Amino acid sequence: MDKSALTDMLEDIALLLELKGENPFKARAYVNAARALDAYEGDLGSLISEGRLGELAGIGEALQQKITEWAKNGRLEYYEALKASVPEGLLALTEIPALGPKKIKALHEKLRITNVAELEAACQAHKVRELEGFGAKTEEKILAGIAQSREYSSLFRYAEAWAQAEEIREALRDHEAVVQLSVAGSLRRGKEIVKDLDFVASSRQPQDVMDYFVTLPWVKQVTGHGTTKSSVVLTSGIAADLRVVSDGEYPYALHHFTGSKEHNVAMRQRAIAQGKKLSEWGLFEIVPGKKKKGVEEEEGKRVPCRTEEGIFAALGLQYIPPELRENLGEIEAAEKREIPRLVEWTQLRGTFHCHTNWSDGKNTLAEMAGEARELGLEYLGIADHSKSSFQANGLSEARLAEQIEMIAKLNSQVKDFHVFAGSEVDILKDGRLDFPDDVLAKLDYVVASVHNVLNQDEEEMTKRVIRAMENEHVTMLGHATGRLLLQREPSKINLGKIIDCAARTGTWIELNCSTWRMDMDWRWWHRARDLGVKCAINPDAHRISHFAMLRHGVTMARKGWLRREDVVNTMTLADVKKALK
DNA sequence: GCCGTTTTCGGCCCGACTGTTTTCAGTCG
Repeated sequence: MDKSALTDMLEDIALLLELKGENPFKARAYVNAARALDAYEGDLGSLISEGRLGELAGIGEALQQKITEWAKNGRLEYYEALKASVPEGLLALTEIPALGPKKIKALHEKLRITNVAELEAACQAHKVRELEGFGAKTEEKILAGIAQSREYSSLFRYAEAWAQAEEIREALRDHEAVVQLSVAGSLRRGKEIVKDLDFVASSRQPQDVMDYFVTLPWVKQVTGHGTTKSSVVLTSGIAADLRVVSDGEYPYALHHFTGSKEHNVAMRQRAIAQGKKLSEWGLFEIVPGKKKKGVEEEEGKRVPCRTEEGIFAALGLQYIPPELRENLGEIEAAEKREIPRLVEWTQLRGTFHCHTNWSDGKNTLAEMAGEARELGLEYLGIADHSKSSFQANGLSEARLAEQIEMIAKLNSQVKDFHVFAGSEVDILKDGRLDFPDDVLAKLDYVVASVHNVLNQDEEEMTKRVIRAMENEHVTMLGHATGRLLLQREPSKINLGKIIDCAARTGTWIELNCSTWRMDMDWRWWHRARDLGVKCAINPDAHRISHFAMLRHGVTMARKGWLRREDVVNTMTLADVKKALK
């Protein structure tokens, strides 16, 4: 039973109905059903076969019948007919900002537009601005949206790339001819966005490994298939490269293909300055007398390094973790032996900023706490939305009070785990908070976040957030820029000033490690750290599976040069209690 | 299409913003 295939289909149906101009509430019913199925954690297969689907709120007779048909036949006639009645390319238009079902319908009916290419041409010919309800601005916005989605289409968010890389890595590891193996490239460096997956392996039978790689079940297309390098495109659309080298060459190849390019250039310059030459094939002593013209014959004996550590050591450097290899000061620091001991994900003892079904989360308070405890955490902060976040079912003062009470009750029942009662309070347009101070005072902690009016100018937004951070009840700032990776650009905000404010007021800054956010960006953390600003790694979990993101959050924190002592989640329960007093 | 009911019909989350209009529809979160 592929639940996500089912919910995807239901969501598609909703979109198609909207595009056809059907009753929007009918469309919403399909979305609601998809949500209900998504949230259901039991065995869906038996629920369907036993005819008990209707027990789920949001699924009535008609949907029960349709889902049952889909489960039985692997397809739904209603869906197929609906799809056939709408041009195939039309659905993709919903991805473009400023275009909703109504506008798409108009474009289709008035200009006979059926896909992105036709829409782009119509905008360029200024035909769109002439339609009623459209104008020059809309036309420009559509063109910009098309350009952006084109740019984004070959990029992937870290967590998604990581999950796929793990599958491939495990499959490759199982091959008997593979000796050493690692993910390399920007994924290994922990970049929040990656373009492709790189693997480096060592083997005595490279061809066998190559042949195996190009026939893995996730491979959609083979774009290169040689003895030492093969390239494929996976079914998800992401490209993957595998390099196979000898065991002796492995550390050099791993270092080279991990990059970054800038880091490698700096490393090679350093090698040259020391009379050596570094490449993907090895680190070599340059033998001056042996030079022949025109050909690279100056290299002499390879400096034997069994690991990456060995390569750094041979160049007089401390080991540089992959996350830091961006040529942003890591080589200088390694020379002075000042590479910090970076935080590790096993050092996390708890987290803050998680949601429950009291607002827009999928799991109950008890389920969230149970899962966190199961994962070995000692404490969990609950921070559901505040009342202004209508769309997220934000809590009123009264419901918040009720939740605080419920958390206290839960804590009284459990000994070796603690739940902190918090709130993700909206920062209103002018920087005021969504709850008055006396309400905030009753909470263990407060995450203050911007959720609406994201498009203020930099000065206004910066002032707004600083005003919120200056409130003594605000413990930390949530997702500082509001960016959604590959979907929404960050708000204009002066992070330098925000960091200064955090240092001044003792406000923590969140590293929101939701797949989509990774916000505040790793590029700012080194500076924040040096000013003594503390980091809270928060999954912004809306369901129990989201706790898995904590690990990736730590990768981003490492990329921001953060140590254990910079990350508040590494504190013991007792210390957190003290810090939140 | 679902749900609840003053039970077979009427409401379904709601407010802000944008770009279009000149009072509001569509989009978004």
